[in-house]
Amino acid sequence: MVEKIQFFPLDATYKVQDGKAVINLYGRASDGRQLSILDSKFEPYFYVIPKDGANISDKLEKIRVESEIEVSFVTKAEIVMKKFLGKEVLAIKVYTNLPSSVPVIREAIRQWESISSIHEYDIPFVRRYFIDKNIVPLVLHQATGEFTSQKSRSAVFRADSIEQAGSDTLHSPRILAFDIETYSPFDVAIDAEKNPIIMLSFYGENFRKVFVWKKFKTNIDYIEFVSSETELIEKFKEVIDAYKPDILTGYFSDGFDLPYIKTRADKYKIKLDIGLDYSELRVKSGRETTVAINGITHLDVFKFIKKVIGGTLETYSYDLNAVATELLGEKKHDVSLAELPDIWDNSNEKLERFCEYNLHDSLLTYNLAVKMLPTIIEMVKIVGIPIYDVNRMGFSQLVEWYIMKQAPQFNEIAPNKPYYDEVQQRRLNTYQGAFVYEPKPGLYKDIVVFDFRSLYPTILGSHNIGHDTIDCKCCEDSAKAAPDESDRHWFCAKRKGFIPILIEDLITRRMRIKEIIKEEHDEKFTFLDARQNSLKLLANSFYGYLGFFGARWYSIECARSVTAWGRFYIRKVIDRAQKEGFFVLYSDTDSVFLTLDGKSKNDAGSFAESINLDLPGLMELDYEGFYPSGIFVSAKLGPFGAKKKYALMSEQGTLKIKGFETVRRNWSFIAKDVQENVLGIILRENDTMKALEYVKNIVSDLRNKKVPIERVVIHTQLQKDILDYAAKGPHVAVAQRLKNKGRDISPGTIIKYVVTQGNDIIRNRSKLPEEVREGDYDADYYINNQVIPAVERIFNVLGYKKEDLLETKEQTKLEGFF
DNA sequence: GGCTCCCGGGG
DNA sequence: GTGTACGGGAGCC
Repeated sequence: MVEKIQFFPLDATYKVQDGKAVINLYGRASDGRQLSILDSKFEPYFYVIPKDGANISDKLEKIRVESEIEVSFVTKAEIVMKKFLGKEVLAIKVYTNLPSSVPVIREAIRQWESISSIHEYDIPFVRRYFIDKNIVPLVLHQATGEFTSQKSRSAVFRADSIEQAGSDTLHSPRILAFDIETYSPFDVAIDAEKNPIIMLSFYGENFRKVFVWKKFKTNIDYIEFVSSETELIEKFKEVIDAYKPDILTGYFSDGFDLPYIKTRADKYKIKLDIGLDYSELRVKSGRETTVAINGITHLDVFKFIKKVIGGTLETYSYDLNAVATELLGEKKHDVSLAELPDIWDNSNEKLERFCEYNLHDSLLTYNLAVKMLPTIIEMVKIVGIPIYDVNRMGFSQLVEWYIMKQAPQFNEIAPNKPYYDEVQQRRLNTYQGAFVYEPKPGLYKDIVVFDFRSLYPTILGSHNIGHDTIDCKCCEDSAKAAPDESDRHWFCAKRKGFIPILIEDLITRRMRIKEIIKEEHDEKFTFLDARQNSLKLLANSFYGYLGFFGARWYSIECARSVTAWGRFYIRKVIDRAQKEGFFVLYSDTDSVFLTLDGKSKNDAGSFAESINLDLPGLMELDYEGFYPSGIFVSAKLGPFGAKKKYALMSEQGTLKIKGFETVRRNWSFIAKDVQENVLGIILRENDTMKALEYVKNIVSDLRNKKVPIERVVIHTQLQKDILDYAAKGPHVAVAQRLKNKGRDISPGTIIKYVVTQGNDIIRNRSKLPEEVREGDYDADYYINNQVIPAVERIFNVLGYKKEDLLETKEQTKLEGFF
């Protein structure tokens, strides 16, 4: 019976049936069921551009390659008019019997004299399907066809046609988060072959569970005892089968949890056939391991956060604790995992806390997935490929697939990926980057900051920079307009290029959304905000993509022109500001820091307005903010200011700190604290003497041993095996002693140490915090190597030297300072 | 100062 | 799966 069903596609696979590829689209039906939709009406193909329009279709149609496993042949060769980098070309669209035939046929015809080039032979079949059929994952679609019986965990529907059905989006997919704990001694590398999984937790909507295979007394209802590790793995399968998630999520589950589970399952010969089609979970190891399940989207939140939003986070580390703290305001439970193996062996009664810890990690992962979802969904909708892929792509890939998705609508054939030699060649191409106006170190008042809104994207659009517009015959006259004398290129003034159209579309879509957000601040805000942010992230990545050696649409000339125009505009702003009597303090790439120098904030406003009158297209100089005070610090001890080392205070009194190494873990707490407090006193209270006194007090506290040991602990990670260190720093020496005591120390271990008093060299005086009694730290070391370096440059700017910081109230001359 | 190596995350 | 990886800091000469 032919019927229509509506569903939200999540992902797809294909399989070969009766010598033909059948797409299996997985999705959630609008009535809530999980669905598999079969579509056998899509054929694999690629493009050939013949030399001088030679008609080789007949010859192509005869190609047939036989191997032991399968036969590859061309089913059809159509002549089509396409464009390649803007130029009209005659091309042949070559259809093959199977997706896997494409590379085979391509190889067979590669050397043909009559062929100029071959294209789009390396597009994964499923992705080709999403692009060509214009299916946007997560958006409501309608399929016409009929249900069929087939072995599957979901209903199966054979479709004759599929089309989009409005703009409804699957905003609340069913998410299931999970996490495992393993028996892993902390001082050796994690070994899945050797050590079992001992706990497994799940967290979902109205669902929480921890499985553990040792018993103990507990009142916690979500803990369930199982008899063995094999039963625990069976539970893993059962829970997923029963919960029916759209998304299974973990934290670093691509690299850890799922491969680990797979290794253990293999050991016991348990089939992890959790795919909706009963296929097994697929672990693909390579440079980066990935794990996929047919019909269930595996989301590794860690990977998404690191690749896509990491740049916007404060945190330096992407471990679950740091990320959850920043994004959710919640930490991991504080248990000592290093003790778990011993507790597992000897003290069952202490396992309850670890089960709670295990569940909490799943909870954090779940909440992170929910928090990331709007951004992920919008990225998926913009780029047009499934969550699974978006999750694993970096920016250049996202840009590339966005262009790939748009290309057919412009009738463009995609350029090929560069071969090894070409990549090597491209890597050598460097070019001049942004303009930086170095600040003179100092304390400044009344700072106004302007920046160009999306500088590089707007330059790309406004100057029509692209492969199909560069050095066009029709606009040779405008060559003199190029801002860079050494590298003069011009761009067509008559017709808009492919890349500029795409980028202006992204920019204007974003502007429209921002307008809507301004007007109606409703429940849609989260999604609209995520969408404008995704559009921004994507637009900002185009310039980098053009200069990226692996790009299909690579153009070093275009990338160079973008930075050249960038330098041109920022210099123009600087010149005009100086002419109008502002003091230019600092400028980098797209921003300018001025001081009012007697002028008013209004003057600054009208300055920006006048600049904007002269800017082309979508370019715009924005007022970023006003800061009553700010300090610019020298990065090196010399006459030059640091590029990006400054702190600003807003009118509300909050500090904006850039470039100070406050967050590095190899600084002690005391040093980090002192730095922050000094900046605060100077900028908020404008009281240098108070800051000076504050530092002197800390110095004297250190001398008088009033500082608790925990505040002088230094953390350093061991990067390699102890024996491999040529230069034995303090952390290496401490690690060596730990090893001598019988602890197996391996690379990656974080060594905590305190430098204690004595006359020996530093590494011999570095001890574990627990070995050090209160007051036994080396005050001079912490004063001279931690606290003073953290604030020295700040005080240099204010005209004080190191010596001034060290003078205490009691003593004006210092003994033993060298 | 450049070039190479290795790590990240997870337990 | 019609594929393939990155970027930054530390260490080394």
